[in-house]
Amino acid sequence: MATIYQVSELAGVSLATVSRVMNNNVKVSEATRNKVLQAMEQLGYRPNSIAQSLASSRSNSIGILVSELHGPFYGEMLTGIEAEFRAAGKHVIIAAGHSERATEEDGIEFLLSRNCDALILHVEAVSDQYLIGLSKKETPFVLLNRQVTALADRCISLDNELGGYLATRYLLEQGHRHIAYIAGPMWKTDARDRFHGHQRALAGYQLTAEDALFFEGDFRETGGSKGLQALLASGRPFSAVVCANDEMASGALTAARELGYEVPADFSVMGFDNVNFAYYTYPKLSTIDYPVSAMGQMAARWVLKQVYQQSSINVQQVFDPHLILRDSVVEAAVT
Amino acid sequence: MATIYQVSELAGVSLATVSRVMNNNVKVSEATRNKVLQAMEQLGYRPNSIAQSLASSRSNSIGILVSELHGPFYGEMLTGIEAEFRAAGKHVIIAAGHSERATEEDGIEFLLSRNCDALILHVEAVSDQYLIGLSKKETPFVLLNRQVTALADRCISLDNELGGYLATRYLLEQGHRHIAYIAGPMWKTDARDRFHGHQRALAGYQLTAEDALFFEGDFRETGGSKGLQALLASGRPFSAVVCANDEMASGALTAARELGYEVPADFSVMGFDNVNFAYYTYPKLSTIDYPVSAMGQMAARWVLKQVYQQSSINVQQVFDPHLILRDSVVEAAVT
DNA sequence: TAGTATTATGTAAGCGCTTTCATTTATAGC
DNA sequence: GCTATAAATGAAAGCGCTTACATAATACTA
Repeated sequence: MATIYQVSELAGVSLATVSRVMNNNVKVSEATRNKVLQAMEQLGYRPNSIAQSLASSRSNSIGILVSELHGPFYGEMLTGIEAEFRAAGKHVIIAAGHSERATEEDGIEFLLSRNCDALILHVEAVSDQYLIGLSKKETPFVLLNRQVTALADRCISLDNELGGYLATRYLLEQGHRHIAYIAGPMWKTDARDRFHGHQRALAGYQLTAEDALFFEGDFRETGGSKGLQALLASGRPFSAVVCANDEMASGALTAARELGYEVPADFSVMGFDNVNFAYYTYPKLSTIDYPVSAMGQMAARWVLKQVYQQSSINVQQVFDPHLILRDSVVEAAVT
Repeated sequence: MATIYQVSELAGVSLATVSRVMNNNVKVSEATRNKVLQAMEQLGYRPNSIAQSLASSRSNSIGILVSELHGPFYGEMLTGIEAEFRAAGKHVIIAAGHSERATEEDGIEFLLSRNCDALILHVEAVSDQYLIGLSKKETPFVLLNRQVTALADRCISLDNELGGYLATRYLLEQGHRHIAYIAGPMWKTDARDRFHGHQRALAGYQLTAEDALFFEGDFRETGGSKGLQALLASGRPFSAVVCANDEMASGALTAARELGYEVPADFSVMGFDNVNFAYYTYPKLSTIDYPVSAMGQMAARWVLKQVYQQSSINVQQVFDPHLILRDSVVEAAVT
């Protein structure tokens, strides 16, 4: 591989000049610039990004930590992030945290040791305290899908409360009055927020959530099926069930069918997230759209703006969810 | 951030010694090693991987090019790859090729310019010729899900023909004799191979594929629904349809329902890939498992073995698909 | 046209490591 | 105790760039 030195020799200029035409930040006369460009061309020169990084102490790489690399959710997120950075000539280094504290911290260490210019973190298990500590160090980071008050300016998140509200309000508008709820693990902020939205919507109709119609699931399919069984077993009638995510909604759908119920004839089911397979379920899931790809993109922009000084970029930090109407929710039967 | 120099000072040894204890490749006496370790600890020293790379001309990073970052397929693949490399202290740089020639070549250029030690490529649009040319350059690469005869030792792939065979043979064993086929784009090798397997299975029963029962789809959901409509419109009776991937199978399922048919009562549907959502369709899709995560892992191992000299590692280059039986296929009704 | 302000280019010192080669220190043999 | 050999450590030259600073070339002013 040709080095900058050989280019400079062939072009008959100094190293520094070659560097300057590459980086395009200092004026170089047209004539020399052309000589250099031609020499580069001729040698098939490609700058060594490692050397560039070392000399400039900027690695042009951004570390991404997500819980998983598979699954419908993170893929979308990564897509948004990669596209944005690729266009900017930055590259992403990816690690998975598996929602476990130790693995997440490890992953962050790993990325840090890779000299990332910035980090985009989708972490669930790590404590707020840890993140605040991390914010004292020199590597900037932005948090996706997490709200830490002390770090508000680095958070990009969805208004989960609003999502929960929208889901339930729609059900109420459709005439449902007995609405069951299958929640996510309540230690997770998003699970709690979604449920709070649900409560607020109910309150708007002078209703309150009933204990018998509440089930705390695990955000996974089995949580949804178990939840539905429990709800049914409670004996409390309901005409709709809102699930705190699509996985659980899908589980509920399957369980319903297996127990001889028909959705939406016997009761409606509402999901949350609008993951790719929500479209493939039967009936197709009505749900709340989580603009995860756009949010990933925005996280990337945050980095471009804050770390790479692209000041013209606008960053939106809070995103609004919205309703996706498909087939799993219908009007309540008149009583 | 502390540098190796400060560590050496604090420990009262030379740079070289510190480097040696870090890399653990040259003998250092217990006593000095401990002094160094302690100094590192005390300074919170973390080696600068960029500097290491520059000095050793190994970046410890592997470039991954996949078609998409989202979607059920690539996520699994990346999971397998990342896990393996992370454990080995290597990191992955990811780019998306979007199944377009220019973007794929671009992505490869991009990764190359990032000084990757090796590349793992899942490319579809780039020509064999291009890849052969690439193999002449110094950066080694391995191909996932693609067979190039001249590059056989760098290919990790699924026996698609066998998968196609297994799918149809099972249907035949279940008594089906009129089997429709919705193929992928026939310019793609995997689509062709799967179809050839289908033909071989038929041949085993003295049957041949009928033109009227063949439809060339696009590997996407709509291809499946269009395909099913076309098949139905042909008037040729069939009791089963095999789809060259799960997306199309899902489209077929939806179309069937919308046209008033019931799967599997009216006809069986077989998918291919066993993507995550195959489990969420209704009825749950019988399909052919594509061990994509394992194959990703194996690609990573190939790199570890060939590039990082971990000679004890075993690499499997061809993977076998196998049947996943769920609800969308049943025995043929007796005639 | 000399003198000064600009602009273009060159020089060289790092960036934080690895690694070769030279040197010092320990170990063994007699 | 002295030399021969092996083991541990140090000195220093890069790796391929960027960038502050110095210098040379050019443009502008009066």
